[in-house]
Amino acid sequence: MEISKTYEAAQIEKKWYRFWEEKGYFRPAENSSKAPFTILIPPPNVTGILHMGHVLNNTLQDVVIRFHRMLGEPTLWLPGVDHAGIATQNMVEKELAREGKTRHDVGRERLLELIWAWKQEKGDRIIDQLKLLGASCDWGRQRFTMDEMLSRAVKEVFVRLYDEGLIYKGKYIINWCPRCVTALANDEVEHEDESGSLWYIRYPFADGSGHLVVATTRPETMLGDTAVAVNPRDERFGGIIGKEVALPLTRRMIPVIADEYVDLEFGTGCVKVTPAHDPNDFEIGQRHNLPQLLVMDEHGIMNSEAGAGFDGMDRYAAREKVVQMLEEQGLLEKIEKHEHAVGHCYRCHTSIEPYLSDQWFVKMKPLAGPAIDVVQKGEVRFQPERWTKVYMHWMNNIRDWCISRQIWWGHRIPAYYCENCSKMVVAVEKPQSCPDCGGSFRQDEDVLDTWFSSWLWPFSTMGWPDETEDLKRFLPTQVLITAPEIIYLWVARMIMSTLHFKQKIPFDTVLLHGTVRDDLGRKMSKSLGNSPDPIDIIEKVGADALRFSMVFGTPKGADVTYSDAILETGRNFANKIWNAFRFIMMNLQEGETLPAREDLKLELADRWIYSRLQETARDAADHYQNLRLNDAGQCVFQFIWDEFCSWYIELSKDRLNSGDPASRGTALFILLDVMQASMRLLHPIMPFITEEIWQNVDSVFPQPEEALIVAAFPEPDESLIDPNIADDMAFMQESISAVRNLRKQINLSPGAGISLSIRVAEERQKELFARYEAYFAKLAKVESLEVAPDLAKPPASIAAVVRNIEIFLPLKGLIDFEAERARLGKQVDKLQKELASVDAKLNNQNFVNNAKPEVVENERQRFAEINTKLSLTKELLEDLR
RNA sequence: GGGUGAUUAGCUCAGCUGGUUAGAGCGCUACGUUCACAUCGUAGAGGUCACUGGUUCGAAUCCAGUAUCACCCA
Repeated sequence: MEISKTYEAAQIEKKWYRFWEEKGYFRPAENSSKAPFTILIPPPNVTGILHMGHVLNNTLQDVVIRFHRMLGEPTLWLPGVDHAGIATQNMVEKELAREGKTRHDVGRERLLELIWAWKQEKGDRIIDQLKLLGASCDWGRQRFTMDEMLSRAVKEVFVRLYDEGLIYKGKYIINWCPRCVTALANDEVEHEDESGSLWYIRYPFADGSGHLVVATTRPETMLGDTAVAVNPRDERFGGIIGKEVALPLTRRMIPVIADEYVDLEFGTGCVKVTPAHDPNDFEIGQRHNLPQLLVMDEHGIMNSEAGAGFDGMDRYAAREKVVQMLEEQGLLEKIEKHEHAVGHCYRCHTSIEPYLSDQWFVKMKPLAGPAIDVVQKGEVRFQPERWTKVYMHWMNNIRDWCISRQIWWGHRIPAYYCENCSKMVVAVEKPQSCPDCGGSFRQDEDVLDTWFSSWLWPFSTMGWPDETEDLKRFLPTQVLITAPEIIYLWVARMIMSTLHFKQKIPFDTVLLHGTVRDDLGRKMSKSLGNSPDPIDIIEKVGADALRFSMVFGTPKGADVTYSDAILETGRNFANKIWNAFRFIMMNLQEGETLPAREDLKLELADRWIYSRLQETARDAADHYQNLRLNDAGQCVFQFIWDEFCSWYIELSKDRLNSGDPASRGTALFILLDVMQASMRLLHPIMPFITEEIWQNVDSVFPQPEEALIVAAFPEPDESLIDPNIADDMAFMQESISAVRNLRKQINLSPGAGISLSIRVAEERQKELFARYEAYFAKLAKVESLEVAPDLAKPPASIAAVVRNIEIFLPLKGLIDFEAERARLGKQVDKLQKELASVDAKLNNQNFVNNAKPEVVENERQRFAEINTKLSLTKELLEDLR
């Protein structure tokens, strides 16, 4: 059998993905007695292309889903994409802009046609990329938020909430992006600290009795001021409340009012109030019944209310002009540098404008209550647990959700207005005619926030409002795996909607993972250009290597620092596994029959590797189950590399070449068996290479299943876990390492054979060494081994102490006494320190009385062991003096 | 301003309910192309667990404070 010397991922990965998909393994198994296991994908944007964040997120999901599939549970990983309202519309508008057109030139109908065409042609690219990563989603159930099925759910939900009084329309100050010309939800605004200025402006009193000074970061909004506020507790300003000031640059008189909101410490203690352009001022305005004066339009351009001199001017130009005019009129007292947070549109990064407009809202308080309960009761759990606090904090301070967006791509709000009498009707279908006047209806122009469709994901994807089989079978789902940034945007809202409409939790566990950062610790972003293309990586090293590297370096809930260097871990591991496999297959003869399991002649190494395999299977299952995927990866990695490859395979070599067919057969059987079992353990993380190897092993060492992806995850057989075997083997390993160390002391060439004398302390040890002399021959090039309890130290030799035995390496030439003394001296120092610390504990009555008995017993044993080792080492050192 | 978290080897990070000889990967040093693998092997160096107090027989681990950094929210 020809097997290439290095692992080539590309072809192998394509082959197996196609195989899995064609065989339908991604679909949940139908005839299982076990409860289903379901994961909802956090739907990526239809415009999205795979980035490292997706790689992390989807790798984790795939690992979990594959593990559960191997447990024999019917697994469903439900995939889909969302329509990403603003982002998608922007893509197409950009294309239009290249032809010098705007969406208004082509009209609503045509724009939607263009977007659908774009979606058919270029959308969903990320789905193909997820397949390259190995994602085992049930693609037959792939959903899109704008699909008929999901759109129906959106409309239904809107109408129901409206009927329940939980959706309302109102004037409100909202975050507005003047470039996208739409409202943004609070969480679509990104706050960034900017260094700006604080302008101190004089507002003269109307009665000519001087002026007061207000401080503002946005002087242009003064044109919309309708009051000045001070804190009623502020003794400085007691006399001026109720007076009027003449608003500069305008002819308006505005009152000085008292409001608790005003911060005594900040600025001058006097605040200009602009209810139509600042959220806090909006609230002050409500309390004091102030007029709301809009001085800007939806593009951030000043309007006629701002005054003739400003009409038609951009907000920033207006700011300069306001400042300049104030200065000319001597009304500008001073300018200070000021650091403050400025909101930006999360799509286009334009500074957002607080803006007063008609919007639709969801009343959140009534929905939040039950969603708080289920988390408090532990029905829904966040992992890591600390995110529970974050969730609770938000839920307890929840605000109404602005769900209307002034764009065209999305679910159009199912509210209809009579053209004749303006009557409004909210309904799933457009009413034929107005029940009041018989007039015809036109639909609300706005569409819904994309999250208004995503928050229904747990049931809209399963066919709600119909009572479908899928809903009965898969809701509630089990684990949701996502990033903490969208706890509010998405996770919390899904909990609320699912409880409200299905009276069920959407999932019981939420695993929040970290962010992928570059090696300088920066978030990966397009603008920094520090985000590699995962597809390039997959082409270079394979999806398995990428997946393993990500999982290996990512503890539960932590950020991942990615650099190309981490890929080597996965790539090298894949290569290591590949070569272990290659070694086994090369040693297998054409048509060779293997012994039956019950005829195996097991020796120490065999029992040991089986014992370790059971422990590894147990630990790995535990880690996968607890979503500690890095630990799962770590423990399988360690087993395969450090135990199976470094020890078991090495020790098998002589047996494979020996004339003893029983020994050879046993070794071969176990090599194949451990190999196939290891592939099962690793499959969730590295699905491709493991399937390839497992299938190959299967052809000579038949397995009950037809494919690894649906093969059983190994059940640990506790009867094979034997601490005595482990201890004997560890003893051999320690001894072999000690010999290797001795060899290194005198720079023996690796090929040179040696003879060795070992002074043992127990008869049992003598047997052990005699029986497994071959291990020393193979792994330490020991050509002759003399073992006895009362063995005399060979005259010219260097020595090592392992546990309670002494190992002597006789030298042909002269010993470097100096070096040997230094080495042993260092040993003695180290042992003495250790012994002293244990001794101190044992002499401490408090310790002996208070510590758990097994801890004390353990210390006693350690004392004995260290003491023995120390005195033996001391003797050796004495000998050299 | 409010909240949450981080600080352990040169680098990136583990260390879950307090008792370990404090670990891993990469990097580093020495030697090595022995017939699975140099994407490798063997041996090794490297840490006052940010700082200061406290609780405890015992603290990297629990508590408080300080410093630095990060993220989220206003």
